[in-house]
Order: sequence, then C-alpha cells, then structure tokens
Amino acid sequence: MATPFAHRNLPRLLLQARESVMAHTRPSLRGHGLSDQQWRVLRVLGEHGTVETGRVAREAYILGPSLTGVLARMERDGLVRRERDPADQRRTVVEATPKGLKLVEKLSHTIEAHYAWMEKSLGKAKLSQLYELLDEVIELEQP
Amino acid sequence: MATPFAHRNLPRLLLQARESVMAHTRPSLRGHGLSDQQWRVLRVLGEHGTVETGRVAREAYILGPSLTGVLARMERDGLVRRERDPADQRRTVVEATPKGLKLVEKLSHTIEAHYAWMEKSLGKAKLSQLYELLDEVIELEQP
DNA sequence: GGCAATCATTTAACATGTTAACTAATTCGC
DNA sequence: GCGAATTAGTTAACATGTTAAATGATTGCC
Repeated sequence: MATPFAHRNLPRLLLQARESVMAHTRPSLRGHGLSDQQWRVLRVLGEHGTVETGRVAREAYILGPSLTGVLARMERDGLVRRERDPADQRRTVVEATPKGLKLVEKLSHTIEAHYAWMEKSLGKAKLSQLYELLDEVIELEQP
Repeated sequence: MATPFAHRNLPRLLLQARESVMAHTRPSLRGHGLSDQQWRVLRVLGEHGTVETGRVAREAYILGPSLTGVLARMERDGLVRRERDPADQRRTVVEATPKGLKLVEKLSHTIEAHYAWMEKSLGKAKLSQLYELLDEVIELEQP
C-alpha cells in the first residue's frame, strides 16, 4: 500500500531548518527564562519602544489570542508593562520594563554572534542566497 | 532605545516560508477534516503500512506526548487503528484504516499537483537549490 | 446627536508543543 | 534466573496555536 512521493517534503524541511537554527540560540533564551515567543516580543519592543499590541502581533508573527497570553505571562514576570492607549481606548500599548530591556541588550549580542558563526560555517553567499529564495517562496501568490 | 539588528531574521523567514507553502495545501486538508499533524501521520502510514509509534513520531516530526493525543483523536475519527506489538509489549503499532488510506490516496494527488505548481512558479532549478541549502542548514553542527 | 458598521482586543474551546515524571515491559550482567 | 539499567509509551502541567464568538470603543453616515 506504499504511496510514493516523488518530491522532497518542503514544509518539513523548512521546519527542520528552523529547528536547526534555533537550536543554537534557544539555550541562551532558556537560560534567561524566555520562550521563543517572548524573545520575539522583546525584540520588537527593543526595536520600536512603545508599541500597540496589534503591531507586536504582526512583527513577532504571533496570532492575537496567543499574544494575549504571552503578554500576560511577560507582565507577570516583570518583562513588560501594558496600558490602554489614552487616545484610542480600543488599543493596548506595550513597552519593555528596564529588566526586559536589559535582556534585549544582553541577548542581542548572543544572537549577533550566532549569525556571525552561521555566516562563517555556511558562507555569506549561501546565506544571502537562502534569504532570497525564502523571500521568493513567501511572495508566491495564493492560487 | 532602538537596538539595531544588522541581519535578517532567519527563523522568522523559515516560519513564514513554511506558512506560505502550507497555505496552498491546508484548505484541502481542512476540507477533509485533517490537521497538519494528522496529515503527516497519514502520509507516513501510507508510505510504510503498519508502523510502530516511535517511528511515526520520528518521520512525522511530532514529539511523543503530542503524538499520543493526535493518534487518539485519529482513532476516534476512524482514520487509524492501534494495537500493542505482540512481539514486544512495550511497543504500539499503528496502521491506517481503509477510510484513512482513501484520504491518503486522494490528498496525495492534491499535494503532487501543488508541487508541480510550485516547480512551475518558482522554477525547478531554484527549488532544488532551496532543498540543498536547507539540507546544509540542517546539517550545521551544534557548537 | 444617534445608530449601524467597523475595529482592537479578549474569551472560550479545543489541538498541539514541551519538559519532567511515571508506568510497564524488556534487556543485560552477574 | 534475578534484579538493576534501559526502553517505549503515557500522564501531568503548563505554554502556545487556531478558529469562532463576544466585548468595548470608535467611526461614519443620516
């Protein structure tokens, strides 16, 4: 009853590649008590300061309902602060606390070092080639 | 307080690329009531027939504890059957039911068509280039 | 001004991911 | 043969993903 698949399994390859990349940085994140998602959020806040949660969701690639929980736990852990936007009470804005910012600062160096290592092992050319191909895949339109 | 990141965000790109690829096939899966994970399991069973769950976990890239639930729901929905391996009572072996196999048959065509479409839009050369690069990323050793 | 449509976020319900602890069966060394 | 390691799978506890529905606030039109 074997059903042959002529091609590679692209979604699986992308998943594995992602895991392989994250395997290098994840220990540092966990060492500071951060989940992948919490780090993505902190990174956005580090780049943009005070941000409305909708934008955080988009840039950290986290769906709204997930983000609600992630931010609640980050607030519980003293990493971020939330408050309603006075100008538009529908919106909630978030910012990193000093403790959160300190983590961004520290981990940024780790991440940068990781990229440097990756450029060296894979080669700068192949890395940017990979970026380009991924961009093209992402741009493929929905049929 | 902006912290500059000189590089692209590779894990995010890989995640987005995966979503972009899956966006094409997911509607077909959902149309037949399957989750991504259930499809991965069925695909393994379609290729190998009766398989022990450990191997399913490895090939479908699902962790043991997740697989326990996935298989329970698939059994509930009449897609697979589970039983203990008589030769080694620690092991559990799974096989697809006729209903499950019919789904594999039907969806395989859909997936093949999707790959054909992708080869056409992206180009065969770029696709295999992408495969190679992903393989290399996956092979990067843990420092 | 007032009400329908729209918008931002949250809640709810369920599936999956993740790590550690647990159970049951098998293997290995003696 | 027997008891300590090892192995396969599950349970437990919590975090996240996913879709639909609900809540509250704002906008736009009349």
